[in-house]
This record gives sequence, C-alpha cells and structure tokens, in this order.
Amino acid sequence: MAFWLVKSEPDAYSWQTFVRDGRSAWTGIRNAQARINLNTMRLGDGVLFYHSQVGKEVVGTATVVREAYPDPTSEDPRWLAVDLAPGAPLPRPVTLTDIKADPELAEMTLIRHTRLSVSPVTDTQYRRVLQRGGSTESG
DNA sequence: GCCAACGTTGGC
DNA sequence: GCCAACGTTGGC
Repeated sequence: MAFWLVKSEPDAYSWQTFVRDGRSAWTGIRNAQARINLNTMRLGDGVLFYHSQVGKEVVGTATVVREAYPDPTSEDPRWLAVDLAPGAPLPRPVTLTDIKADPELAEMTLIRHTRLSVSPVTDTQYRRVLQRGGSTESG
C-alpha cells in the first residue's frame, strides 16, 4: 500500500464539501508528473488531503476507491482521474509551517515540488502527519 | 531544437 | 498584491 497527497483549493473544492459528497472523482489534473502519480495509485492507498492557498494545511485523510481511468472532463483520453473517498479529519490540521519545521517532513515532495498537485508520500511521512495531526488512525 | 514570452500555481 | 517556480506555446 502506498501513500499520496492531493491538493485542493478550499474555495474550489474543500474538505467539507468532500465529506458531504462522500466520494469524489479527482478530475482536472493536467500535469504529466501528476498523471503518472494518478496512474500509480491503487485501490485502498492512503491519501492526505491538503488545502492549498487558503489554509495551507493537511486537513484529513482519504482513500483511493477507484483506480485511474480517462478523465471525463477532458477530450484527451490520456488525462486520468481517480475516485477518492474521505477518511477522517485530522483533529489538529498539520500546517505547511509545521511540515517545513519538521525534519522528518521537510523533504516531502509537497515541499520540494510546490506546484505538483498529486504527490507521493512515504509511509513514514504519512504516519508522521497523522501523528502530528492527532489522528487515532494507524499512526 | 532552442529559447523567450506567457500563463498558472501557490507561498509569502 | 507580488513574485518564484515551472510548464506550455510559438517564432525562428
């Protein structure tokens, strides 16, 4: 099982909306590296849900509930989407500042490739984020 | 095939 | 609001 982080601007699609929806097709990704990451996601993989621009913090977890398929919002069948379902909110969201200040997290792809919207996370990093967020999940 | 111009993302 | 990073586009 692998781990990932997805970004969303809360003004466009927030964690709260995601929870209310119960499931979401992760569409509109138009970046080659992000597409590779989408294509590598497997059912049941763990995902961190990050609020970019407004909040700048990891706010909850999600899981992959459908593996990559052609993004229905694109004419070009090479662009991919996955479906995600919400897991649990983090009792204490983990901010970008927290992540940068934590030596275990400062090397995250989130930090190294600021503009990548779908990025890999190591299992150590994943557990660390959950732990810092006060999650009672596996971490 | 190079590279300048431009648009977008996202942190500050 | 500004700017750095960086991907894309288009002229040559």
